[in-house]
Amino acid sequence: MSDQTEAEFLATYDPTAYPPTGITVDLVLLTIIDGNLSVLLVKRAGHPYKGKWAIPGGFVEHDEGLDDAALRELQEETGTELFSGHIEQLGAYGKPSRDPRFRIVSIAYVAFFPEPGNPIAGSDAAEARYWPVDMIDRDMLAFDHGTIIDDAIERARAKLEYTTHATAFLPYEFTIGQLRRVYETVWGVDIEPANFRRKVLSTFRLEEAGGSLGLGRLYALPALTENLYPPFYRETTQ
Amino acid sequence: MSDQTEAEFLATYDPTAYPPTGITVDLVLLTIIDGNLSVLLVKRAGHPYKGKWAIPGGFVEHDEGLDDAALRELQEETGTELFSGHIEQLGAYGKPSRDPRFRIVSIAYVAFFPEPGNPIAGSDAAEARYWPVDMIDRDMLAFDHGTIIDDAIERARAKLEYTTHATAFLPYEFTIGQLRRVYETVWGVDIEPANFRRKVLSTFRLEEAGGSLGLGRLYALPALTENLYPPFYRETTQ
DNA sequence: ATAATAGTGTCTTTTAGACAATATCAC
DNA sequence: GTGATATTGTCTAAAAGACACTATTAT
Repeated sequence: MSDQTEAEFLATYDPTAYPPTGITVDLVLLTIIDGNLSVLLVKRAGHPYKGKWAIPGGFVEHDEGLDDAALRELQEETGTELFSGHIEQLGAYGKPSRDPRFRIVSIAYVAFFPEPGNPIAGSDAAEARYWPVDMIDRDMLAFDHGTIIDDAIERARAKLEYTTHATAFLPYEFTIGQLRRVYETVWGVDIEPANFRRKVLSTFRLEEAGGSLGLGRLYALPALTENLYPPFYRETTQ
Repeated sequence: MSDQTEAEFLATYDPTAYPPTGITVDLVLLTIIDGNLSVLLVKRAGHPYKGKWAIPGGFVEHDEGLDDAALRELQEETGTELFSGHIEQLGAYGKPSRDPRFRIVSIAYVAFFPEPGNPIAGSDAAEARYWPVDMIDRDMLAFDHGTIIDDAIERARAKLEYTTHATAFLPYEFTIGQLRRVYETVWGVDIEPANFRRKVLSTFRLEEAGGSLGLGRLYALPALTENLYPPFYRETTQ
């Protein structure tokens, strides 16, 4: 049995003979609120981990793709019909003991998006709020969500280095100063404005949006306009 | 139902009421053979996709972590007790239609390791061989394995840029020239030997192993020796 | 000895970073 | 006007890249 191929295994596999396994998607929703990188957490109303905070998520429907489930959850949690941000798959978390009730494998996603107008995300009666990541203590979190959040933040920091996804934290039109503050917030560093400006203008291929906000001129990522409409922007595989 | 929280959902969720979902791990085993980046494929003996080639994989045992399942499969496929290479999680693939029989979510892993002595990996009766990635046609592959392989190669190319995992394609001791050829093979470019040497010596923190191979001196990654023993090297989460 | 690769030296180009100076806007 | 931020300019330091040259080894 241990050295048979997948083909042989599948041919003889009886799904109903195995204990059930659940598949969920969990979302690390990252945004910058008042200059703090923040993540949306939902307070658990029931056991297990009653009273602890969890990242939002839910089961994947039986005929639903993983990305589709993540986008559905995203819409439910942020209450936005049109999501103007970036979402990508973070990874699968499947330690057998991660849920005390039965085996659940979670596919985690991480999303970046602009500061939401309403402080509390849509959703329902359960308490939900954005937490600055610096204020989150591992003991307050349910399941392995501390690990998932840590991985998501690390992913975010890495992605800003070699993509233009920092713009996902901002509205479609933004100033170079706003973009610099995104980097400073996520990376926790100070960046020299003059050098940052030159670097961004030479690598991001921004187009001038015409107007200005405060002191700075407004720019936009050309590609972003194409991603305003469902099925949104995806770089992950289903 | 669509706006209840995960907590509420789980509390009322009856696992047996849903159609079964299978969890597999699939492995993209990458190595360099005769100067070609190659991937291990297994010819499928049964339906579906009978006669097509698939990456090796298998079901995750019910009490087994994802990484553990991947390492078990790795050992079965490569036949090595001690794996001297690098393995990391690639991502989850869960399009509902990806397996025609029933819903299977696959957690894909990608591994880099030195050219194996025996051309055909251990395993069993099924035909298995390493294919140069340039010779792989999408039509010869089963399931969505073409997509998974493409993603794995992209991951490999990206990882060489900002990690030392290129050394995973080589034995513990290697020359700078061998390491350069890894980069040239995976990236499909020519690299200037003099500049490459300086770059690697200034960033990899290699230690001289003492001997020489052919023309070049032998070097080794200091950290690698710690990773010779189970549970091997892991950077992925469970 | 010859050919091929390893390794060193040196120069040029590019990029990153520090910092002064000016411009513009909110108040 | 004052203070803060944006923007441009300029200089220095570091990194990347091109390429000549020497050293070593397999044949």
